[in-house]
Amino acid sequence: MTPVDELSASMEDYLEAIYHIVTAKQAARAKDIAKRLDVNNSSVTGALRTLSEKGFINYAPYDVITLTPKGHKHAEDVVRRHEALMDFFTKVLCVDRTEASEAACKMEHAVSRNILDRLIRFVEFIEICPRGGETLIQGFNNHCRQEGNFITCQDSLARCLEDLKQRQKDIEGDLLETAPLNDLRQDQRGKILKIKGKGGISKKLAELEVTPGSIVEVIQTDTETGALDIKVRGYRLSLSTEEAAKILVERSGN
Amino acid sequence: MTPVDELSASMEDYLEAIYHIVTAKQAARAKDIAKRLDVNNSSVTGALRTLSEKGFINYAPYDVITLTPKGHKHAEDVVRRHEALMDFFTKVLCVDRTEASEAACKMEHAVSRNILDRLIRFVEFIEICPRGGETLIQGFNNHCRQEGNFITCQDSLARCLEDLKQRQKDIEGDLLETAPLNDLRQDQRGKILKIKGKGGISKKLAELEVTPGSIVEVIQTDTETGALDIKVRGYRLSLSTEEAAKILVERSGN
DNA sequence: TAAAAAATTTAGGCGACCCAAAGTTTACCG
DNA sequence: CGGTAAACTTTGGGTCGCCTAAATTTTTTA
Repeated sequence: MTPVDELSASMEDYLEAIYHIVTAKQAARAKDIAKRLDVNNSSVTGALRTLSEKGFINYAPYDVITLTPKGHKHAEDVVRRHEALMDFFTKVLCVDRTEASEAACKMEHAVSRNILDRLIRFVEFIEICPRGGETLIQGFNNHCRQEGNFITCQDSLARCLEDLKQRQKDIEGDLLETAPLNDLRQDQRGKILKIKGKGGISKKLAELEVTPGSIVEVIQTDTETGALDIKVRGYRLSLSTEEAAKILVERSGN
Repeated sequence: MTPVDELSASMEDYLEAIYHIVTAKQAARAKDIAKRLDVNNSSVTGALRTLSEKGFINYAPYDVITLTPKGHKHAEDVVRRHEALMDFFTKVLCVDRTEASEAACKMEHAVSRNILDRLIRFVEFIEICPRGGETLIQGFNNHCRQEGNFITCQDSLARCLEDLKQRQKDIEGDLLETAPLNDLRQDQRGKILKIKGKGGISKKLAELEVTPGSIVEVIQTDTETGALDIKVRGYRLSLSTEEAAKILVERSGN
């Protein structure tokens, strides 16, 4: 038997599925899990027993299933690994979502803490770095497609220079000012400069190792309440306007 | 039972081990495989039987083990996946070799053809692209380390511009000329412009989907015979001077 | 060349998965 | 309140990958 706080790849899959179902609805039922993972109901029962024995879920026969705090934390971790791979595959390698998701599912169990962190930061970096961004990815795609009529290094360098100069022009003056996070619109990104206050959101972010320098992306904004869904260091978080106002960012030129 | 020409993750591990042992010595013995994979000798026998039944290895009890053509091809594929991940982790993410190797071992079985291809090309691209290369990786490392005293996007952009201008100066004139592959020294890289001839090496490279535009890296040169070990599209190949002379490349500014 | 040593295979077992089929429990409706 | 459909669990059986211990074959060496 594997140790109490470790999970096999397949148990992590179950936990992940439960996490998603619990997030969408209130509690999970065995049938949902079976359908999601495309396994037999009876396999689910066995998995639930194991997860329950190890303290990841609250489970009693015929009862609904919820995550324990420990289970929730672990599930978040798995999801984070999945999303990090997914982001890398789709945003950097430009692989289509279906294929990316499939590969991410199989690979997510093997990513170490350190590699996960580097990967998340790499995607961040490519998206935010002035020489990265869309044009870098375009260059990459061009590199992939080239069959004979490719461009030489020299030409490529010249193009890059043009691109960067253009960008410098765009930025000069106004685009890259300092702003509170709640000023950012959907899909905009920024680099955290400062997090005001001590408790509340500041503490929460510190726990997730979100510090000045981290890149934040706004996933969604609620036009009524002003609440924000953001993505930072691979985590998805929801912030109120007040919380977001405490986070000072440098807008990314995007 | 899995289909005849598919292998489970663990069988791929065995095949990979056999490939490495056969490459190093002439033929493999069960004991070498057991030691390499840190499994019991008897587990090896079972695996050998399976691999033999599926036609990946030549095997008879008490006899030495060699790869069939099919096995050789599949093994090369696994190794290529492993190396591609390894390269990405070490060269791009700057993860240390031990950790990278461990993760690559676990992930290599889940990489699809397409993602593998994109990944190999991405590492190539990052290394060869004028805005990529060492300074991009440096920038990434800087981004990872930043704890408070990070640089702003504006400064970062300015730095990149400086860097690219400097590079353009370096290149102007002589560094980036056209040369036959055998002119490249160890660790140099180049972009294939043309492959002369029809049969022999030209055909071999075409089979591996190595075309003009592909990036070649010289791994080792034999000073006596002039033979080259190269890496291209994730494959490691050995070429004679004559073969290498048929491949025209544009030197990379490295 | 015969025994000792080493390498290899066989036999049997275990744990982690999975499924199909059969048996329980729950929820809902007339 | 019973009946039934849906949801859930249990049972029994199979695969895969690994292990140990014992038997067998090959190699070494004296």
